[in-house]
Amino acid sequence: MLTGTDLLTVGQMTARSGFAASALRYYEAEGLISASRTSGGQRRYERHILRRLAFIRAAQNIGLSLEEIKEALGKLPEGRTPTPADWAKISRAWRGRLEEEIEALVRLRDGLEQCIGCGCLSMKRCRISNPDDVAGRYGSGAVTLPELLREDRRTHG
Amino acid sequence: MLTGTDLLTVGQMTARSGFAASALRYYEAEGLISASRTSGGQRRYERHILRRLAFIRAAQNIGLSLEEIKEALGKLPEGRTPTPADWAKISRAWRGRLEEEIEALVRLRDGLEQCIGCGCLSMKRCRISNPDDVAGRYGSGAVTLPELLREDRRTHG
DNA sequence: GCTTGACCTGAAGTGCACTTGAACTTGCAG
DNA sequence: CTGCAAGTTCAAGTGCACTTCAGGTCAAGC
Repeated sequence: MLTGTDLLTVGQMTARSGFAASALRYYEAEGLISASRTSGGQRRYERHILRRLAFIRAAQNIGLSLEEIKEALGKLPEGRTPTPADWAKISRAWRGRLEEEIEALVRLRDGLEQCIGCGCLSMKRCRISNPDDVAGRYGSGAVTLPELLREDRRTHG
Repeated sequence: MLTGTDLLTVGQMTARSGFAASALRYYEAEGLISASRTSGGQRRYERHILRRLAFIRAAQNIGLSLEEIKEALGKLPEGRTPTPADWAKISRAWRGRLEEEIEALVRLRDGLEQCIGCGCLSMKRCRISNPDDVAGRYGSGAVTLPELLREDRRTHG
């Protein structure tokens, strides 16, 4: 199946990474991954690209945008194949991000407890949905509790 | 409540709800809220629409789509102004959803701990990014750990 | 050499949740 | 009655992360 070199075809990459071929092309166009070409113009991927894709998928799961992921990937060493330590280094920042997301959700859940307890869902008092007391301070569109969360969940205001 | 003058203008609604006027129009077009009109065709909102908007914002923070929110709102009683109990009832389902989201994030965080510990980020072994052992079972595009999470965070696969 | 499936490109389409723009009308203060 | 901020409609645009399509090319097994 595999000839002299250990370069991988698009088909092999889709099978091994779970990403669609169109996604791989997209990532290449966006500068997140790279590929060499055969004389006929077909893509051939080095094996370590799989690790890059693993990183991309993991980062997506944490909620990073492709732009952020690209930036993170840019911090990898240029000349050599990244070591496990390199990957660990750039992943370390994720922990804080995840912690924040978890905390925001927990606050939301606890606020919800209160709201369900009192049935208050209101612009004036509700802890999980109260833009009113923020509107004056930040202008319209601001949200009380889960600002962090909203940034993660919605594309733009 | 019988006075005709406590209807709110668009401007008052944007100020009190934090939603942009365009968003209010959009929600009306989508059937999430309603408004009466002046003889000249301008919108006038009843006060209880603010509560509906509070619900919408809260639900968005929990991660529901407008479609889901619309469905939830549809469960409110038709004839009368919803009571706190009505709101509490339809909010109750959120708790489970939030719990699931939190758990998914916690699993992700704990997986990340392991990955950082061993620096393994790999298609083959990494707990937070391993489509490989799923690919055969579900086909391409499937993701090991945070399926629930991915559904929440990405529009479609 | 032929066939066939894998692969190529560039442009356009998708889905959500809105926003923006253009061109026009209403409503209220002075 | 006038001026003008605030409101109206409909169409089109935005941003992300892709997917789909049309129309062609490549690589490998027979």
